[in-house]
Amino acid sequence: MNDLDKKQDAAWVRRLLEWYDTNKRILPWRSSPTPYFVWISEIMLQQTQVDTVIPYFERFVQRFPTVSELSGTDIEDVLKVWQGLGYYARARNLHKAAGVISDNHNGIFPESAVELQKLPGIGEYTAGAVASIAFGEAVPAVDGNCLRVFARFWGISDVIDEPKTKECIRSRLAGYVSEGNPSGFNQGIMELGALVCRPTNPDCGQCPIKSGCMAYEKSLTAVLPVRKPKSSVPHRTLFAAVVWRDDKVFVMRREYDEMLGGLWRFPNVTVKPGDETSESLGKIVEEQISFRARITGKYGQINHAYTHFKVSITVFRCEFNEGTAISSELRETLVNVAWISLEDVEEYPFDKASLKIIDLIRSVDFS
DNA sequence: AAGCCGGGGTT
DNA sequence: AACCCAGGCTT
Repeated sequence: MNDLDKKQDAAWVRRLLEWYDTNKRILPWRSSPTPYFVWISEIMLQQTQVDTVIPYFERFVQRFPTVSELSGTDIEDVLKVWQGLGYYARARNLHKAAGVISDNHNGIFPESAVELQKLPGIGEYTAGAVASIAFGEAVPAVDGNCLRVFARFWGISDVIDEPKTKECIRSRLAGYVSEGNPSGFNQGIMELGALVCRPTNPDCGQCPIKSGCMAYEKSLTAVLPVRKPKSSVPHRTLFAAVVWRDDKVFVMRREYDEMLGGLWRFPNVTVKPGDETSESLGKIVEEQISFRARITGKYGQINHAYTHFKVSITVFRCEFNEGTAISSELRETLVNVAWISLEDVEEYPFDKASLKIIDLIRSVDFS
């Protein structure tokens, strides 16, 4: 059976397309699926749920309506709009890719999945999504939803995280992508995964393709897909210093090649278990801020969970020692440090943990 | 192939 | 608290 016969035979594809046409949600990037809108939305939707993305998308395209306006913007302004959305490499790659499109493609989007995947931040999934939704190319777009839907539909019990399993599903799916409506095909699968074929408690009664679904027929929706067990996340203890000089606090910007690159933070130090004394805070003064300060109090503690570890941060109040010179090494990195008042916080992109510290400062100083 | 990268919603 | 999410990049 060749691909054409397969597509004609696949009644589930027709039912999926009909279901999507009737049940799709109204979303900001669907009203006008221009390459730029589709691209921005697909990057934001990586590992991030629709409801979280909507307000960020609205703000982003209002602030940066076109590729050229995005490429002509300072990365720090892009990060500021991205603040709180997470996975900040996405914002840095978005900005980088906008530069590539402006400089190497005359400002015109590459139109094929193969060309799109050459841009920074665009992998196999996103290339397929943009190519199919914005340009009508009949290629699959295999994301987490899609893997779950077809592990169930085809009764695949191989571990879903394995690249081999993903490639098996992707190539098999390539034989079914609707030539007439690849956009509806891919979005229909993802919408089905989000609304009906959910991770837990799938609503099989409403599923347009339950007929022919292996998991539904054999009552395996609770077992499929099979996932690789995840390793536990370690816990770290940190001390942070909020150093005041008159009515301003000292902050520093992370390098772009480190975690949370480009985002601002307070000086901090990792504390080894059993060494949780305020002496550790002295190391911050010596090694990071390169000027003298003295501890004048303790604000309290905040907790934060990252992807691969958790932190507890004890926050100390400090005061700049007047009369001590700012060292030469600090002066050299002056673009990466600043004294700011709490009112100016809005102008700097901070990570979530730092924002929690700022909330803590405000609540303590207020009382 | 495995590890790294945020944050929020759901159960 | 564990699991999941419209993944991609680095090693």
